[in-house]
Order: sequence, then C-alpha cells, then structure tokens
Amino acid sequence: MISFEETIQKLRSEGFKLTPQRLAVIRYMLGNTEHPSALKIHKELRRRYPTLSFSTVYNTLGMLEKIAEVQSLHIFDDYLNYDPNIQPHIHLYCKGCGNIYDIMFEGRDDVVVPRNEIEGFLIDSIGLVMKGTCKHCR
Amino acid sequence: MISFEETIQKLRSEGFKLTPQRLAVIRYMLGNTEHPSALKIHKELRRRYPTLSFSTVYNTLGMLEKIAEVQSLHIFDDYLNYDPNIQPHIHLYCKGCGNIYDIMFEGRDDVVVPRNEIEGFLIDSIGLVMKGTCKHCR
DNA sequence: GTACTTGCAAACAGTTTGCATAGGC
DNA sequence: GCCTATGCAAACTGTTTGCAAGTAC
Repeated sequence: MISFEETIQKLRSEGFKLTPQRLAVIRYMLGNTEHPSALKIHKELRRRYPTLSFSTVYNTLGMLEKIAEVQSLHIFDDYLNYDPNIQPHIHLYCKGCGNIYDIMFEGRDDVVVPRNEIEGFLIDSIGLVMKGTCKHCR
Repeated sequence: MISFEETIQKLRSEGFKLTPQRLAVIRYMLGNTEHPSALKIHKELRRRYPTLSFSTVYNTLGMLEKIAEVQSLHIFDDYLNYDPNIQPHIHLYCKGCGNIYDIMFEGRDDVVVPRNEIEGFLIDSIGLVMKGTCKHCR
C-alpha cells in the first residue's frame, strides 16, 4: 500500500465498490506499521463505525490481500496480523515491549540472517519459510 | 531429537510415562524430514495403533515441544507441521512437488537470505520472523 | 434498477479440554 | 495401588460463509 489514491484506483479498476467500511479499513492500514490483527482493526474502527462487522473487516482484508495491497502474517499461533507493507521484509517481534519491528531489504538483493543478534536485537528463535519452486520442479 | 535413547532418557527424567502411543509418535518423528502435520501422524500411526486418538497425538507433540525435542511450524494457513529437527534452520516449501526442504546453518553464524534464488530454489515469497528482545528492552 | 456489499448468526476446522476408564511404574 | 495417560466427545477460537436487507454506481 503506497498511497490512498493508488489503492482506490486499483479497487475501481478491479470492479470493487468503494463503501465507507472499505475506505475506513484502507485509511486505517495506510502507513500503519503496527501489524494489527483483525480484532484490533475492528475494535479501533468500531469507535467511528459502530455497526462495522467482523465479516466486513475480514472481507476487506481478504480483498486487499487478493490485490496485493496487504499481506497477512503468521507471527503468533492463534491469529493473523496484517501488514500494508508488501515489499519483501523481515519481522522482529520483541517479547519485552510487544513491538514488531521491520527490517527492509532496502534495494539489496539479500539479507544476512545471523543466529544471535541483528541490529541490537537479541534473537531467541528464527522462523524462516520461503515458498517457491525447487530446482527439480522448474 | 537426536536419538531414541536420549529422548526416552529426557522423558523419564521429567517424570513422563512411556506409553506405547508416545513411543510410537517418537519413533515416527525420529529422523523424519517430511515435516508432517498432526493429521498425517495420526493417519499413519493409526494403521498400527487403531485406537490411537487425536488428543493423544496432540498431547504427545505438545510434550515433545515442551521438552524441546520437536518444534511446530506455521508453514501453511490452516494447520501446523511438526519438525524433530530443533537446530535453527530454514524451510523451503516447493509449490510444485509439495516438499519442504531444510537448509541448515551448518555451524555458520549466519545465513544469507537472497530475494530471488537459493540453492537452485526459485523464491516467490519470504516469511521471516525472529522473536527475541529489542535493544531498548535488553 | 442491478448487482455487489453489509451485518448478523451460524458454520467451519484445527486444536484443546473434561472426564471416566485404562494402564505404566 | 497410585497417579498419570488415553480416547472419546464436547468445547474453544479465529476465520469463513449463507442469506436477507441495504447501498454504491
């Protein structure tokens, strides 16, 4: 998600209707670096849109994920987090403050993943999954 | 999970009882590089242990995870996979054959994560989450 | 006016739990 | 024999779906 206009444009061109609920989710996610859960998004937006339902939040996030304006993250066991940053990047979850920090590739073609420490962050566990095509299947 | 004896030893010393069901799960996981799901484990073992229940499979996997002889993996959206390899390593899931390949750190202190290709594997997406403690919380 | 979207409630699926019975030690 | 483990079924939880009413276009 780069800008409001670009996202709106893409939705229009794909035939999605611009409802107030969808626009609210889009505005909430734009530039949001907190990696909110669906619950958090729903709770926050409900203050201004009291009838906003969970299914609409999920529907909108699913729509944004389908047009690649948002990605869902499996950081915790029991729910998903959503990220408007769709560039390839790395997540550091701090067990102390609960923050989720981003490390970008920043134009580089690779990132060095250390076993112990990265940018002052002390690593307990590394979960790295890549999806794609193996050499036998190419 | 390095060996049968070492795992048995650890369970005994932690006060866990060695039931046929638990031994079956342990034998099934030992050296298994397929990253099976609980469903797969249950289905396979049920051929020899027709009354083996899902809850016992989950209970046993939970026990093995607690004593750090197994780790659970969030590779897919809808279920967990289990891995007896508890060394830090990387998973490559091939959309073609469905295999999950391991890349070990192999004594090194870091792994270079490229954006496009690794060991002949063509990368579509990278999911990397590290958990630990940030510099402010140390 | 015609779809598509919403909001509610019910369904869904993987995992977890409660409890009476079974069995390791 | 004691106490934990098992197996069944029911509960749980985040997410998804069905459908009547509402609304963007």
